[in-house]
Amino acid sequence: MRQVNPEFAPRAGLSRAEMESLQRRVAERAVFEDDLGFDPASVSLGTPKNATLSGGTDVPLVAGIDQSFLDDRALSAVVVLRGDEVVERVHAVTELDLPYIPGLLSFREGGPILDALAKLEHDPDLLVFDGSGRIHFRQAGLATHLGVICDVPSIGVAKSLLCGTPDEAVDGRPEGWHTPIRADGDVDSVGGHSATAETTLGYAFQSRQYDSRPIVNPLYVSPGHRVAAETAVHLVSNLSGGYKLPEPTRLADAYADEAKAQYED
DNA sequence: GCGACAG
DNA sequence: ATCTTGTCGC
Repeated sequence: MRQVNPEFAPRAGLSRAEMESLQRRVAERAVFEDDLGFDPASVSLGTPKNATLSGGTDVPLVAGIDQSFLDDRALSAVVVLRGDEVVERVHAVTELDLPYIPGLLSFREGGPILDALAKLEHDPDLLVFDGSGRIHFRQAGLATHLGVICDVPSIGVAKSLLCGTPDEAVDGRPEGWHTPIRADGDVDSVGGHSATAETTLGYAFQSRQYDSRPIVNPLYVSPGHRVAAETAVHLVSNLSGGYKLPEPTRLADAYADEAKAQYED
Protein backbone atom coordinates (compact mmCIF):
# COMPACT_ATOMS: atom_id res chain seq x y z
CA MET A 1 0.00 0.00 0.00
CA ARG A 2 1.06 3.57 -0.63
CA GLN A 3 2.44 6.13 1.84
CA VAL A 4 0.25 9.19 1.34
CA ASN A 5 2.30 11.32 3.77
CA PRO A 6 5.86 9.96 3.57
CA GLU A 7 7.28 13.12 5.12
CA PHE A 8 6.20 11.78 8.52
CA ALA A 9 7.98 8.45 8.11
CA PRO A 10 10.46 7.74 10.93
CA ARG A 11 14.02 8.22 9.66
CA ALA A 12 17.08 6.83 11.34
CA GLY A 13 19.47 9.17 13.06
CA LEU A 14 17.03 11.68 14.47
CA SER A 15 17.75 13.15 17.90
CA ARG A 16 15.26 12.62 20.66
CA ALA A 17 14.10 16.23 20.32
CA GLU A 18 13.61 15.77 16.57
CA MET A 19 11.60 12.61 17.11
CA GLU A 20 9.36 14.33 19.62
CA SER A 21 8.96 17.29 17.31
CA LEU A 22 7.92 14.98 14.47
CA GLN A 23 5.38 13.36 16.79
CA ARG A 24 3.84 16.75 17.50
CA ARG A 25 3.50 17.37 13.76
CA VAL A 26 1.92 13.94 13.36
CA ALA A 27 -0.56 14.69 16.16
CA GLU A 28 -1.49 18.01 14.57
CA ARG A 29 -2.28 16.21 11.33
CA ALA A 30 -4.16 13.38 13.02
CA VAL A 31 -7.95 13.27 12.96
CA PHE A 32 -9.57 11.88 16.10
CA GLU A 33 -13.06 11.86 14.63
CA ASP A 34 -14.82 9.45 12.34
CA ASP A 35 -13.73 9.72 8.71
CA LEU A 36 -13.82 6.03 7.98
CA GLY A 37 -15.09 5.77 4.46
CA PHE A 38 -17.16 2.74 5.47
CA ASP A 39 -19.94 1.89 7.87
CA PRO A 40 -18.53 0.76 11.23
CA ALA A 41 -21.46 -1.62 11.56
CA SER A 42 -20.22 -3.47 8.47
CA VAL A 43 -17.06 -4.46 10.34
CA SER A 44 -17.58 -7.73 12.14
CA LEU A 45 -16.43 -11.31 12.26
CA GLY A 46 -18.78 -14.00 11.14
CA THR A 47 -19.72 -11.93 8.13
CA PRO A 48 -20.98 -14.14 5.29
CA LYS A 49 -18.22 -15.07 2.87
CA ASN A 50 -19.80 -12.96 0.17
CA ALA A 51 -17.76 -9.86 -0.37
CA THR A 52 -20.70 -7.57 -0.81
CA LEU A 53 -23.26 -6.10 1.56
CA SER A 54 -26.90 -5.66 0.68
CA GLY A 55 -26.23 -2.03 -0.16
CA GLY A 56 -23.68 -3.04 -2.76
CA THR A 57 -20.67 -1.81 -0.81
CA ASP A 58 -17.72 -4.09 -0.16
CA VAL A 59 -17.10 -5.51 3.29
CA PRO A 60 -14.19 -3.48 4.71
CA LEU A 61 -10.72 -5.03 4.75
CA VAL A 62 -9.22 -4.97 8.24
CA ALA A 63 -5.49 -5.46 8.77
CA GLY A 64 -3.97 -6.69 12.03
CA ILE A 65 -0.29 -5.82 12.55
CA ASP A 66 2.16 -7.28 15.05
CA GLN A 67 5.89 -7.92 15.50
CA SER A 68 8.22 -10.59 16.72
CA PHE A 69 11.98 -10.20 17.07
CA LEU A 70 15.17 -11.96 16.04
CA ASP A 71 18.31 -10.52 17.62
CA ASP A 72 18.34 -6.96 16.34
CA ARG A 73 15.90 -7.50 13.53
CA ALA A 74 12.13 -7.06 13.67
CA LEU A 75 9.69 -9.29 11.85
CA SER A 76 6.54 -7.34 11.07
CA ALA A 77 3.49 -9.38 10.21
CA VAL A 78 0.25 -8.20 8.61
CA VAL A 79 -2.92 -10.26 8.32
CA VAL A 80 -5.80 -8.86 6.26
CA LEU A 81 -9.34 -9.97 7.00
CA ARG A 82 -12.63 -9.52 5.19
CA GLY A 83 -15.18 -10.51 7.81
CA ASP A 84 -13.66 -13.66 9.27
CA GLU A 85 -11.83 -14.63 6.09
CA VAL A 86 -8.05 -14.19 5.83
CA VAL A 87 -7.47 -12.69 2.40
CA GLU A 88 -3.74 -11.94 2.66
CA ARG A 89 -0.70 -12.36 4.91
CA VAL A 90 2.65 -10.65 4.40
CA HIS A 91 5.71 -10.09 6.53
CA ALA A 92 9.03 -8.26 6.37
CA VAL A 93 12.27 -8.67 8.29
CA THR A 94 14.07 -5.39 8.98
CA GLU A 95 17.14 -4.30 10.91
CA LEU A 96 16.36 -2.31 14.04
CA ASP A 97 18.34 0.83 14.77
CA LEU A 98 16.79 1.89 18.06
CA PRO A 99 16.18 0.23 21.42
CA TYR A 100 12.72 0.28 22.93
CA ILE A 101 12.06 3.66 24.50
CA PRO A 102 8.63 4.35 26.03
CA GLY A 103 7.00 7.07 23.95
CA LEU A 104 9.17 6.47 20.90
CA LEU A 105 7.96 3.04 19.84
CA SER A 106 7.00 4.13 16.33
CA PHE A 107 10.62 5.05 15.64
CA ARG A 108 11.72 1.53 16.51
CA GLU A 109 8.92 -0.43 14.85
CA GLY A 110 7.52 2.03 12.32
CA GLY A 111 10.08 1.34 9.58
CA PRO A 112 9.68 -2.44 9.78
CA ILE A 113 5.90 -2.12 9.73
CA LEU A 114 5.97 0.15 6.67
CA ASP A 115 8.20 -2.41 4.94
CA ALA A 116 5.57 -5.07 5.54
CA LEU A 117 2.64 -2.86 4.54
CA ALA A 118 4.44 -2.05 1.27
CA LYS A 119 4.17 -5.71 0.27
CA LEU A 120 0.39 -5.75 0.57
CA GLU A 121 -1.60 -6.37 -2.60
CA HIS A 122 -4.86 -5.41 -0.91
CA ASP A 123 -5.38 -1.92 0.47
CA PRO A 124 -6.85 -2.21 3.99
CA ASP A 125 -9.76 0.04 5.00
CA LEU A 126 -8.71 -0.15 8.66
CA LEU A 127 -5.38 -0.76 10.38
CA VAL A 128 -5.31 -2.32 13.87
CA PHE A 129 -1.98 -1.89 15.66
CA ASP A 130 -0.57 -3.46 18.79
CA GLY A 131 0.21 -0.41 20.89
CA SER A 132 -1.25 3.01 21.57
CA GLY A 133 -2.71 5.64 19.31
CA ARG A 134 -3.85 8.83 20.98
CA ILE A 135 -3.02 7.44 24.43
CA HIS A 136 0.47 8.89 24.18
CA PHE A 137 2.49 11.73 25.74
CA ARG A 138 2.23 13.76 22.54
CA GLN A 139 -0.99 12.13 21.30
CA ALA A 140 0.96 10.40 18.53
CA GLY A 141 1.52 6.76 19.40
CA LEU A 142 2.34 4.00 16.92
CA ALA A 143 -1.20 3.70 15.56
CA THR A 144 -1.53 7.44 15.06
CA HIS A 145 1.89 7.83 13.48
CA LEU A 146 1.43 5.05 10.92
CA GLY A 147 -2.22 5.87 10.32
CA VAL A 148 -1.23 9.42 9.37
CA ILE A 149 1.63 8.27 7.11
CA CYS A 150 -0.74 5.98 5.21
CA ASP A 151 -3.76 8.25 5.72
CA VAL A 152 -5.86 5.19 6.51
CA PRO A 153 -8.22 4.86 9.50
CA SER A 154 -6.30 3.19 12.32
CA ILE A 155 -6.77 2.00 15.88
CA GLY A 156 -4.31 1.29 18.68
CA VAL A 157 -4.91 -1.73 20.91
CA ALA A 158 -2.49 -1.92 23.84
CA LYS A 159 -2.24 -4.51 26.59
CA SER A 160 -1.08 -1.98 29.15
CA LEU A 161 -1.53 1.71 29.77
CA LEU A 162 1.20 4.13 28.67
CA CYS A 163 -0.28 7.29 30.20
CA GLY A 164 -3.59 8.86 31.09
CA THR A 165 -6.03 7.96 33.86
CA PRO A 166 -9.04 5.60 33.80
CA ASP A 167 -12.30 7.11 35.09
CA GLU A 168 -12.92 4.03 37.21
CA ALA A 169 -10.86 1.17 38.59
CA VAL A 170 -10.37 -1.40 35.83
CA ASP A 171 -9.94 -4.60 37.84
CA GLY A 172 -12.32 -7.51 37.52
CA ARG A 173 -14.82 -5.96 35.15
CA PRO A 174 -17.29 -7.98 33.06
CA GLU A 175 -16.95 -8.48 29.32
CA GLY A 176 -18.02 -5.49 27.30
CA TRP A 177 -17.31 -3.03 30.12
CA HIS A 178 -15.37 0.08 29.22
CA THR A 179 -14.37 3.38 30.80
CA PRO A 180 -12.69 6.52 29.41
CA ILE A 181 -8.96 7.12 29.69
CA ARG A 182 -8.54 10.82 30.39
CA ALA A 183 -5.54 13.00 29.73
CA ASP A 184 -3.40 13.87 32.74
CA GLY A 185 -0.26 15.88 33.39
CA ASP A 186 1.86 13.51 31.33
CA VAL A 187 -0.05 14.36 28.15
CA ASP A 188 0.67 17.45 26.08
CA SER A 189 -1.98 19.35 24.21
CA VAL A 190 -0.98 19.40 20.55
CA GLY A 191 -2.32 21.63 17.82
CA GLY A 192 -6.10 21.45 17.90
CA HIS A 193 -6.07 18.49 20.24
CA SER A 194 -6.46 19.53 23.84
CA ALA A 195 -5.30 17.51 26.80
CA THR A 196 -7.41 18.65 29.71
CA ALA A 197 -8.82 16.42 32.44
CA GLU A 198 -11.95 16.14 30.29
CA THR A 199 -10.15 14.97 27.16
CA THR A 200 -10.92 11.35 26.38
CA LEU A 201 -7.80 9.81 24.86
CA GLY A 202 -9.23 6.34 24.54
CA TYR A 203 -10.92 3.61 26.55
CA ALA A 204 -10.05 0.74 28.82
CA PHE A 205 -12.09 -2.11 27.36
CA GLN A 206 -12.74 -5.50 28.92
CA SER A 207 -12.83 -7.83 25.93
CA ARG A 208 -12.74 -11.09 27.84
CA GLN A 209 -13.33 -12.32 31.34
CA TYR A 210 -13.51 -15.74 32.90
CA ASP A 211 -15.88 -16.82 35.60
CA SER A 212 -12.97 -18.04 37.67
CA ARG A 213 -9.93 -16.59 39.36
CA PRO A 214 -7.26 -15.10 37.16
CA ILE A 215 -8.56 -11.65 36.42
CA VAL A 216 -7.93 -10.65 32.82
CA ASN A 217 -6.60 -7.14 32.33
CA PRO A 218 -8.53 -4.88 30.01
CA LEU A 219 -7.28 -3.67 26.63
CA TYR A 220 -6.48 -0.01 26.13
CA VAL A 221 -8.09 1.12 22.89
CA SER A 222 -7.40 4.49 21.35
CA PRO A 223 -7.94 6.27 18.05
CA GLY A 224 -5.02 6.13 15.67
CA HIS A 225 -6.29 8.31 12.84
CA ARG A 226 -9.67 9.14 11.28
CA VAL A 227 -11.69 7.43 14.00
CA ALA A 228 -13.35 8.63 17.21
CA ALA A 229 -12.52 6.99 20.53
CA GLU A 230 -16.07 5.68 20.95
CA THR A 231 -16.07 4.20 17.45
CA ALA A 232 -12.67 2.64 18.03
CA VAL A 233 -13.99 0.68 21.02
CA HIS A 234 -17.06 -0.31 19.06
CA LEU A 235 -14.91 -1.61 16.22
CA VAL A 236 -12.60 -3.52 18.53
CA SER A 237 -15.64 -5.03 20.20
CA ASN A 238 -16.96 -6.12 16.79
CA LEU A 239 -13.57 -7.61 15.95
CA SER A 240 -13.36 -9.64 19.14
CA GLY A 241 -13.90 -13.34 18.91
CA GLY A 242 -13.66 -15.29 22.11
CA TYR A 243 -10.14 -14.20 23.00
CA LYS A 244 -8.68 -11.23 24.77
CA LEU A 245 -7.13 -9.75 21.64
CA PRO A 246 -9.23 -8.74 18.64
CA GLU A 247 -9.01 -11.34 15.88
CA PRO A 248 -6.87 -9.33 13.42
CA THR A 249 -4.26 -8.73 16.14
CA ARG A 250 -4.38 -12.29 17.42
CA LEU A 251 -3.85 -13.69 13.92
CA ALA A 252 -1.02 -11.26 13.18
CA ASP A 253 0.58 -12.22 16.49
CA ALA A 254 0.43 -15.91 15.61
CA TYR A 255 1.71 -15.28 12.08
CA ALA A 256 4.63 -13.22 13.42
CA ASP A 257 5.70 -16.22 15.51
CA GLU A 258 5.06 -18.70 12.71
CA ALA A 259 7.13 -16.74 10.19
CA LYS A 260 9.87 -16.14 12.73
CA ALA A 261 10.61 -19.87 12.86
CA GLN A 262 11.77 -19.73 9.23
CA TYR A 263 14.55 -17.32 10.08
CA GLU A 264 15.90 -18.97 13.20
CA ASP A 265 19.15 -20.79 12.63
C1' DG B 1 15.97 14.16 42.84
C1' DC B 2 11.55 11.10 42.34
C1' DG B 3 8.33 8.77 39.54
C1' DA B 4 6.90 6.35 35.36
C1' DC B 5 6.43 4.60 30.97
C1' DA B 6 3.04 0.86 24.52
C1' DG B 7 6.46 -3.20 22.62
C1' DA C 1 9.06 -7.93 23.24
C1' DT C 2 11.64 -12.34 25.10
C1' DC C 3 13.23 -16.29 28.38
C1' DT C 4 9.99 -20.83 29.99
C1' DT C 5 7.05 -25.81 33.29
C1' DG C 6 3.41 -26.83 34.96
C1' DT C 7 -1.36 -26.17 35.81
C1' DC C 8 -6.33 -24.95 35.86
C1' DG C 9 -10.62 -24.98 33.30
C1' DC C 10 -13.95 -25.40 29.30
